[in-house]
Amino acid sequence: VRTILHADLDAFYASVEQLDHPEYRGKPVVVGGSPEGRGVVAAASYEVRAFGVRSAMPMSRALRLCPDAIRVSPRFPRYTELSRQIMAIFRNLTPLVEPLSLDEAFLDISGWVDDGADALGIARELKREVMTKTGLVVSIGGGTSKTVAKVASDHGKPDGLVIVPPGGEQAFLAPLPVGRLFGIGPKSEAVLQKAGIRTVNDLAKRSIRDLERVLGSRAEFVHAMAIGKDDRPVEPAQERKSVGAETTFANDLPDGAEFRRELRRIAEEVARRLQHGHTRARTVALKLRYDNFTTITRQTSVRTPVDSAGEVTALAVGLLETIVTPNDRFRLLGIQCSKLTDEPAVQGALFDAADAR
DNA sequence: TCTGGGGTCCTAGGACCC
DNA sequence: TCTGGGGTCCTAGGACCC
Repeated sequence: VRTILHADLDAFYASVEQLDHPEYRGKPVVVGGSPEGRGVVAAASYEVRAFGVRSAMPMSRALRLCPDAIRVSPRFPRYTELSRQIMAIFRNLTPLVEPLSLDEAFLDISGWVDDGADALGIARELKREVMTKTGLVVSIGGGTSKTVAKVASDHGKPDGLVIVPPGGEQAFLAPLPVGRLFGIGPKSEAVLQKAGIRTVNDLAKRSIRDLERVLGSRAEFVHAMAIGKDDRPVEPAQERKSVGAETTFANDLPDGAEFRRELRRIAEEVARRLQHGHTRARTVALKLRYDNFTTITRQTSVRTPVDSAGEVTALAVGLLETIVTPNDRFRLLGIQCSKLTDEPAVQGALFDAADAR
């Protein structure tokens, strides 16, 4: 039987701001873009959550709920730096660390537990070390699978520490609403509700055949999760499959000089990151969101992978010109590169690059 | 109330090949 | 004149996660 921990920093970006700015401590802090720039909340301190402010909420609404909130623009380089420190603490315990984002990771500590260590003691020590070395609070959940560990860390927040003993999985999960399971979002929750399924226990009681009508091919996996079965391994090395950048404009923009400058800027950003990762892309996608919020993507693939701003811009402009009409106004513009490869560009590159221009 | 930005994975339809 | 089936690749859209 495995022992997996899920570690999750509490209100990460907001906590970092309170750490670096002592005057923000104990105060309502929201991290995110400005309301004028149509920003949303990326992180909310516990003080501001008391006002009903939540992640992903429009900043304009957050500031209406809590007019005294301190709004801070995100500082991703700083969050990345602290994330590296925290992941290093985890890796010092075991190489089996799978980061899910800057502030979250799974750790497989089965080896330590087999040798007689107890999960609770290890988790306490990790929490203490993260606090001592970074000043940040991490919540930890533990159990025999990723599902149980993740739900457990969420369960104890803030400053949580919940270890579910082997055999206790189903009892722990049963009373929870289905939306707490990984992969069950608002849409799935709504269709499950319609089928009379509200809790994880309701899920566990249904047959897979039954669930297939509602969840399609995901039924088997979701049912297994609900009864505490989940043998997905902790996988330390995850390779990136796409690189993209996008911008929402403060004001809707028609295609024109300013729009093309933004397109070039986004292409430069994507190209910079491709080059930094020593990778090239065979597919380039253009993403557009109209003023009415409908979103479309158009993609194209080339034989010879690209990694320069010029090539990416040319491909994106080619896509843009097949769809844009003079009356269109856009709120968002983005570029995604996929089909990544580390093949160097050779020979035929000359053709594709010439075609693109 | 007016909706970010970084990603992953899945599905469905069509082109194309044998 | 009408027309199979399997496989692969590509594109577009959407659900979901933090």
